[in-house]
Amino acid sequence: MNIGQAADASGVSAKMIRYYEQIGLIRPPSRTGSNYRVYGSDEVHILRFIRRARTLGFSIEETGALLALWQDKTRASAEVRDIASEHISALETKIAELESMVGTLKHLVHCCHGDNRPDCPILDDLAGTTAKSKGH
Amino acid sequence: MNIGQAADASGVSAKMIRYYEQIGLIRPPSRTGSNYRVYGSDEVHILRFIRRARTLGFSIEETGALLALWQDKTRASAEVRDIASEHISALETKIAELESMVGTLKHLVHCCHGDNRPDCPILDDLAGTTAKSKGH
DNA sequence: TCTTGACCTTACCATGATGGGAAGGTCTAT
DNA sequence: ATAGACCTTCCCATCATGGTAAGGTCAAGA
Repeated sequence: MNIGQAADASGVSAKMIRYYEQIGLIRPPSRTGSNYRVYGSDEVHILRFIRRARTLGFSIEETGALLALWQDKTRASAEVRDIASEHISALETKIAELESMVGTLKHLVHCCHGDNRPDCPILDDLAGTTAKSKGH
Repeated sequence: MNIGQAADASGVSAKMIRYYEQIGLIRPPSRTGSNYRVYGSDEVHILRFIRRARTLGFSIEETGALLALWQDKTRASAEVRDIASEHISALETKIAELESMVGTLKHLVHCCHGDNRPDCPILDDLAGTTAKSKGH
């Protein structure tokens, strides 16, 4: 299987497959006489694993750790759960930050009359000319 | 005022002030005879505006647009509200994505016994060996 | 006055994950 | 034999920020 076919089969772009190889996330595959990379179903399986982990928001580093655990027959599932739990916490922190931004912005938009008057509470807030626009 | 003092006064690092100047977000300030950048309260005010917009998750490009509107005395507040509203939508989309990830991960962690057994539903899901782990 | 340390300048490199493109080699079907 | 679809490596760009190095400047104290 060539890299393009492996890309189609795994959902990981050829570009990224080469990149994952370059950074050591996956092992260099064997090559044909004309230097083409050759992949088998094992490699495709690994690439699918990586894609799924990335889709769930794991960083490449975390993905590498999960991959190592996946391939380690003696691993304890507790390790995996720890990685996942920490990742959940990080995601929830990020969500809370975004929700805080949205809350502030919604408040500002709500206060904005949105017509042709040049007066604008949103800009006033950004400029810091209003006294505590939150908590009115 | 030197760049370090402007940084302290605005909360924007000296590094970023130079960067904002370089990309044209802010105007090059005047210089002393020894080529030091000189800032006044107007510039600090602008930098604070930028910092606040960045804190609210506006990209530098959006921040530039808001800045232009802020400095345009004839602007309509509706334009500002449109930028903010679009930004809220983008943030909410991002939040939904993250929440979806968290939901899946929580389910997986919940299914994981987390002991020393090598069997692990989280890895099984990543590997795609389980039939639809979601919606059990 | 000289020195020291804290500041300033520019220029380059790095991040993380991905895409784009160029220049050149290879394979397959016509 | 040739066209076109693939492959190879190498370099560049993103976005916002931090770091570092080499060199110039300024203020305060000995």
